[in-house]
Amino acid sequence: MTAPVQRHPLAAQTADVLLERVRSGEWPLGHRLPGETTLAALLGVGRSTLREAIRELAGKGVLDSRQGAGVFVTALDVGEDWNAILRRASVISVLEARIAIEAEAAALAAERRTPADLRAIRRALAGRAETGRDVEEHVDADMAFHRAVIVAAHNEVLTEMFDGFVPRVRRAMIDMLKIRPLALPEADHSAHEDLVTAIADRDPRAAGESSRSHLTALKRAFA
Amino acid sequence: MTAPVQRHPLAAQTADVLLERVRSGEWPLGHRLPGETTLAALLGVGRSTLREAIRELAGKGVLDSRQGAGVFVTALDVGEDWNAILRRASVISVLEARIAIEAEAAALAAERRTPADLRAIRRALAGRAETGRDVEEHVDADMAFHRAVIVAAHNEVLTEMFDGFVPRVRRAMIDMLKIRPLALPEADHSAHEDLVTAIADRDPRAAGESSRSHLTALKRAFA
DNA sequence: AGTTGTCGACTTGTCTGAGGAGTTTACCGC
DNA sequence: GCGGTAAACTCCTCAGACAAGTCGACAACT
Repeated sequence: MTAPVQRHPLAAQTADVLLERVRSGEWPLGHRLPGETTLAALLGVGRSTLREAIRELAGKGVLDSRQGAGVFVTALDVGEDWNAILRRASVISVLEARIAIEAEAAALAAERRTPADLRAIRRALAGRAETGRDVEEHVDADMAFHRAVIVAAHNEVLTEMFDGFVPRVRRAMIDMLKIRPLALPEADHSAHEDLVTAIADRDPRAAGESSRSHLTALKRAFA
Repeated sequence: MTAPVQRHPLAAQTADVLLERVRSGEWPLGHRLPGETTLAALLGVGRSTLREAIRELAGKGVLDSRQGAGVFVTALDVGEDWNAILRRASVISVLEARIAIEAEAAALAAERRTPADLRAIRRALAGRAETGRDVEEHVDADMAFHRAVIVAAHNEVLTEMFDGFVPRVRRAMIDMLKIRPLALPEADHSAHEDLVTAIADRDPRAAGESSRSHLTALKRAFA
């Protein structure tokens, strides 16, 4: 399975080879790679091609080239490309991850919410209710509401994760709603109100369950 | 301010300009950029320089070039450094996020586990029980067990998230256990056995609760 | 001896020009 | 209108040349 077809351009293949060698420890962290002309001849590619491969890895933070000095290893592995993972993952997978963090965040929000958090959540809920038939506008307002809940959990990691999901989920929800609009907008709205009530009442269990059941219903719409 | 002591090479400057334009919405998500020759002339740089800039952004996941078709925008912003976020986040925050995804994953694993998954989980549990007094060894075996559970959920996003947590949590757990060893190793082990039993019985609720209560106890040890 | 200045070898940076390979589009015959 | 072909367009790769920067060796000076 090492040869998924030579669909990859030569420069990309070269970048893969280079990354593999870096990862294998052939050139230790901070060490200098052979010169471009040498390395190009060694790999059997042109210098421009090799340079593009180096650039690609430089963009990923693995290599760093300094004019006159050489190319140096700055990391032994590529920092995972979060966007790429989400892009190729199924919507269902992303939604499941969203359920996980959002249910937990809702419970934490019920414990930690400040009066200011609560005001922000209620404002977002009102904004959600005001949206009209425009699908994009509605989805954006919905996302803003859910984000307000997560912010109230006062956990930076959960917030960052949610922000990472937004672009992917937003696109999918817009496409889905354009094809199949909500059957019961009122029920959808009251589910959100229940969540706000649980958070206002400082009831972590109810908040978590409310969030979970709501999102699970959403997940079913995609299945 | 950020007046870089080191002058950026032209290709890096070009990459910055391109990223700025993408961010400003000049070329929307999924849209095609002007051709290389056009764009190079427009920016006042040579083609190879522009190509290296494109490669750099391609490495960051912002652009994607397809031979014969053109260069396309695949993300409006560069994926934030996940590791950096985790590094500055508190251990408690990371643990809460871990609880979120792991409880969800445990429930999903109870539904989706294959016989092979179950065998792998049991093998990891046995390996966990065999470890001796060496703290690092024990933590690594523990992580391997928890990862086996998450893999059984068959959700790539959840797995990747857990892998992102591992370095941070591993370090913290090792430091903690060296200062304050587990009071009741037997209770800890039986909690893990309960989780395996729930997954084997295909009981999502029990699996989720077992995972949650176990990790919540761990979280309290850090508070 | 220690310091400084200069030179030269080597490195990456940039540009140009030429084809090759793949994709898209427009045109033509039907 | 429809299908197939060809042209135009795109990125891909290579080769060569020169500029610009870095570093070490070595001579000159203090």
